[in-house]
Amino acid sequence: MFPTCSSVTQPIATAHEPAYLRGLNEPQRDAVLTSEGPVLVLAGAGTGKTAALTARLAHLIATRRAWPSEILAVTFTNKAAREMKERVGRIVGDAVEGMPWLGTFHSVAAKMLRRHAELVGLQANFTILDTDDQIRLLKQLIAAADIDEKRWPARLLAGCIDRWKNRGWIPAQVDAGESETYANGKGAELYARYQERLRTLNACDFGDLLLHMLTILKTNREVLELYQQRFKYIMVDEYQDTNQSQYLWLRLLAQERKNICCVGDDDQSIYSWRGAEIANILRFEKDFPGAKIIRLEQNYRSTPNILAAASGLIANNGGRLGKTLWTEHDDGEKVQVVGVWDGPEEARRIGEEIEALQRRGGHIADTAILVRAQFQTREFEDRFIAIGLPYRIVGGFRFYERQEIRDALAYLRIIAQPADDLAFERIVNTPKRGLGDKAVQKIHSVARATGQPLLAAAAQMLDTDELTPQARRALGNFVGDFARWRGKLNELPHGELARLVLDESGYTAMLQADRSAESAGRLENLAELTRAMEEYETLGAFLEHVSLVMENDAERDTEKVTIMTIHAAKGLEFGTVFLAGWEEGVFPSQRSLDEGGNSALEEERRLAYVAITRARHKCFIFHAANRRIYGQWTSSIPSRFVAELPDAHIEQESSMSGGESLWRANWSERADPFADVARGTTRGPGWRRAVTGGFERNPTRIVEVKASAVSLGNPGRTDISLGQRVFHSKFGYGKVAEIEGNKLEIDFEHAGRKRVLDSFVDLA
DNA sequence: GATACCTCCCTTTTT
DNA sequence: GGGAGGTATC
Repeated sequence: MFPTCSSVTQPIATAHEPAYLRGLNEPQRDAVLTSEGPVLVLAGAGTGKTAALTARLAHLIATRRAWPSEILAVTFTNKAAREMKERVGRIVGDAVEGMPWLGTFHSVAAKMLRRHAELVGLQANFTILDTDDQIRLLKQLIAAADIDEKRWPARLLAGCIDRWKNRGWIPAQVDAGESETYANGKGAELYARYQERLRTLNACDFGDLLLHMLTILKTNREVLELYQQRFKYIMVDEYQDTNQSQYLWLRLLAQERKNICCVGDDDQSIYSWRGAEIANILRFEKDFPGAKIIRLEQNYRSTPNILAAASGLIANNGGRLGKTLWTEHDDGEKVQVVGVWDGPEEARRIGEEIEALQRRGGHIADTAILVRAQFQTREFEDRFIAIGLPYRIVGGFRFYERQEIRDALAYLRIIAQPADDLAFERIVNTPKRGLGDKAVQKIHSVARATGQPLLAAAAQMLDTDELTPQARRALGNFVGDFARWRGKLNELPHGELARLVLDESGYTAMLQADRSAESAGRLENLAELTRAMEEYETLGAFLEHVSLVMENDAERDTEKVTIMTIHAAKGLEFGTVFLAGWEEGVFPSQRSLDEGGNSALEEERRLAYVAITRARHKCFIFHAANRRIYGQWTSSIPSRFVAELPDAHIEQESSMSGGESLWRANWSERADPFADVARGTTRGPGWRRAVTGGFERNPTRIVEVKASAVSLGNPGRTDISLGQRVFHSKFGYGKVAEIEGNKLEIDFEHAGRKRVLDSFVDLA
């Protein structure tokens, strides 16, 4: 009744065709029906990847190739996992509930690890630490090792450890060279101590979820075979984002049956900085001999102009697997490239475009402004508040990262797991109960001496006279509270219990007493937390949810413009997209380039590709000639990516008095317009308008300016001399006080002394 | 123990 | 420019 895998290349629609194949194109069907053996689905942006992936799952289940519980399906984000679950559920109904192994890498790994925790020295109820806990723990270890935390910040060490874990390295595998990256070679040793501490805390961090499982699979044959047998089929979403340890984990699991299907797009690999190895997808065929490669190239999202612009841009990257996106859509409008004077003007122009769109009846909820870095959002926020344009900024602080939520969770964690010392430290004196550093230190030393968790040591100290009477009394209440609360764990619904804990601990009272602006919001957040808890069976289940699913409750329904980073926009689409800040230094990010050279540049270019391909109908690209970065006005030149866009598919516009793209003129003057940029000089401020007025002299900076691409190869105008009266469209009339190549220092009659490019002034 | 100043540094971010 | 974190001071 169902097509078998031998019929895959002839996807002829028959009357018996299962519903899940309807509406799929040929390559998509191929991806669905090629169930056996390794398959790599190269899915370009907007090519119906999720549709194919979910149909494939449905196919495996509907044709009884596997029970839902025999399929491992991993994604990176909870959102992707949820979406897949929903869509599969729509096709196969309740069977999706039996898919315990559909989830994020981390949630699946955590689930496995809880079953085999003892093999790596943990108990099944281990705590999953967040970055905050991790940093606090590392700080302690750094101090204990007598390392100056100022010179060698805990964050740096956390970054190293994370990197090592991403690569699948246990402490013994960190070589001397890598170890050198922290505190002159102490890195590996601290990593080892950190792992020891985690074990005594019965805790692990995110990287450990995968690394521990990897260790278990490598060293324990029975466990490996158990999972190799169980998972008849493996599916991986966003394969280009996998790191080394995820890759090794997958390879071990797939070794036996080899039914692994990875979906991804090498052109959308934008997470190398958090360990993703684009090489994983590039060498798939080598890793899995006999792999079938299927390309999804028909794009259902964007207009040909948008696709052509994106394709032209990404063609500048080397070492791609290569795809040719095409679409049946009509041409649509060209990509509009707009040059503006400065950041505020960029925000103003985009605001106007959005208002115009609104007047034409467009939905602003279907509109997004995408930026390279979070700091760029501010300009838009300011502007949109001023004109009353509703917006939402995605990213920033997430619910579970807020201080009050973390505090509340710390209380709950101790109830669930009395050995959670990090949680203990966090709230032992929050709210203040007279247990300061001194007292905590004493508890620490007793705990260390007796090999107990802090809470147990504290309980023991109530009978000794090591603490001052008042500290002892406070600690007695504290310890007693927890004993009482834990006793109620099975009596009260845990949402109820949480409310009780917050009240009895004095936490609520502390916030109520706080007159600051945020305290009301914090109380609300706590109320929301206790409400959210009620949806979970047990306190443990809730805490697991919290540590793995740091969800961002975005209210997408309202009519608001979305402002977010390109990274955050991956996987989304909008009718109209504004890409802001396409300037050298900002995008591509100078910092990225400095650190990663050409491969970083290529990743930035992929990011640009992702950005453009978010748009369905209309895509604007903005670049400003001046931008304030870290409070300094900086002159900038358009991103090289602007020049890489194919002319036939873009339309240029400049609001600057220089008229026709002054920047492009600058490009053509030099064989390699980026030579200076590559040297990292774009950060040097071109000219500065001191906010409080007056131009500040700074010789070293002026030297930097000379090296910047704007001034080089541009001798300046010959019709301007010192003392000349000139007119500037923004600053009005003034007199030339100094000439430096093509830059002028002008005393403006109203605006004071400014530095401007000579091309922006007219003789008065 | 709380507040006030000072200094530093400034991507992207999921789990 | 500005947030965060640390130190100094009361």
